[in-house]
Amino acid sequence: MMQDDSSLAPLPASIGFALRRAQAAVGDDFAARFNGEAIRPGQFAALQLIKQAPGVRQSQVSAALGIKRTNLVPLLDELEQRGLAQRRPVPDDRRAAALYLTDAGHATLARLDALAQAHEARFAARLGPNEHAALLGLLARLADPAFDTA
Amino acid sequence: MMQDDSSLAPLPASIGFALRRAQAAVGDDFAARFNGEAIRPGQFAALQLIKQAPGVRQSQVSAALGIKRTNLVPLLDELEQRGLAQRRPVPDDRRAAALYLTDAGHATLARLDALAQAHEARFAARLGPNEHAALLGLLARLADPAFDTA
DNA sequence: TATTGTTATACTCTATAACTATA
DNA sequence: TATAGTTATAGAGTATAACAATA
Repeated sequence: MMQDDSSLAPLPASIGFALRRAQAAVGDDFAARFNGEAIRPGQFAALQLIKQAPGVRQSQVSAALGIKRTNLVPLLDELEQRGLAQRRPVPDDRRAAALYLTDAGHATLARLDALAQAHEARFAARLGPNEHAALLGLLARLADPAFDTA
Repeated sequence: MMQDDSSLAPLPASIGFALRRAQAAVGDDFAARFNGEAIRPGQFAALQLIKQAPGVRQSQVSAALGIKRTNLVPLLDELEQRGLAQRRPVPDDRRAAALYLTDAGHATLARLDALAQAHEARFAARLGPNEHAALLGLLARLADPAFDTA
């Protein structure tokens, strides 16, 4: 038997909790649309970044994505094993690896970009264009490193 | 030597990525303020919920927090072991467990609520009261289950 | 038959420390 | 000395399957 579920007033206005619930909804939609592609959000973002800046170094990608460079290693290993991206040596700095998409990577990313666009459009439509833009602006201000987190 | 870091234009406007970065910033501030309390966000939210609805069932709490009831079990085990919350039998339904705060739980939560208030105020101040409220409204609309995620 | 709480388990994401080879 | 990439490892958070007790 179904219990009355109206219960339980929401938690006191909390940015953290509101972000969590929103991200769950957005993440669920992402997963539903990318179902069958076997690409996770971090991998998709890495592919986008590499396409946009061919030859980018791993440390730049990890900084841009907000993940530790140590955790980027297996992510790239998988993209490389699947033939979507490549690591190439950098003549100027033999410690570094420069990242490039393969032809297959470009083709795959084109397909994924279409999925992502539909995903984004779903929520843009839900909010309307003005509020969609406003939301992105507000979220960027939350993440603005101009304020120290200490 | 520090590399020019201005590089790498941001990813194409993406709600998912913007949420991720915002949540990282907010989560970092939460962690900094709750440092030494050894309370994670989920535990804190559970304590708030139990205080607000004494006698609430585990399944209600897990639904309200958006976590599986299976994952609530160890979370509550820890709160109970630390003497902050209690599971009590429900006369009407001998399968269920009703949740209550202990006196220590109330005292601890009062202290934590003050920390959380300062945490929330930090970001409210960063946005201003109108935009803070607007953000909470927009995030709630993203999470609104009135739209199916399929 | 369905629900409540539980156990066991696995997968992903994240974090730290330590290593190598270069700079 | 510091940096780029790497390895190993540990900790959270989350997911599914299956079970006992009860409804």
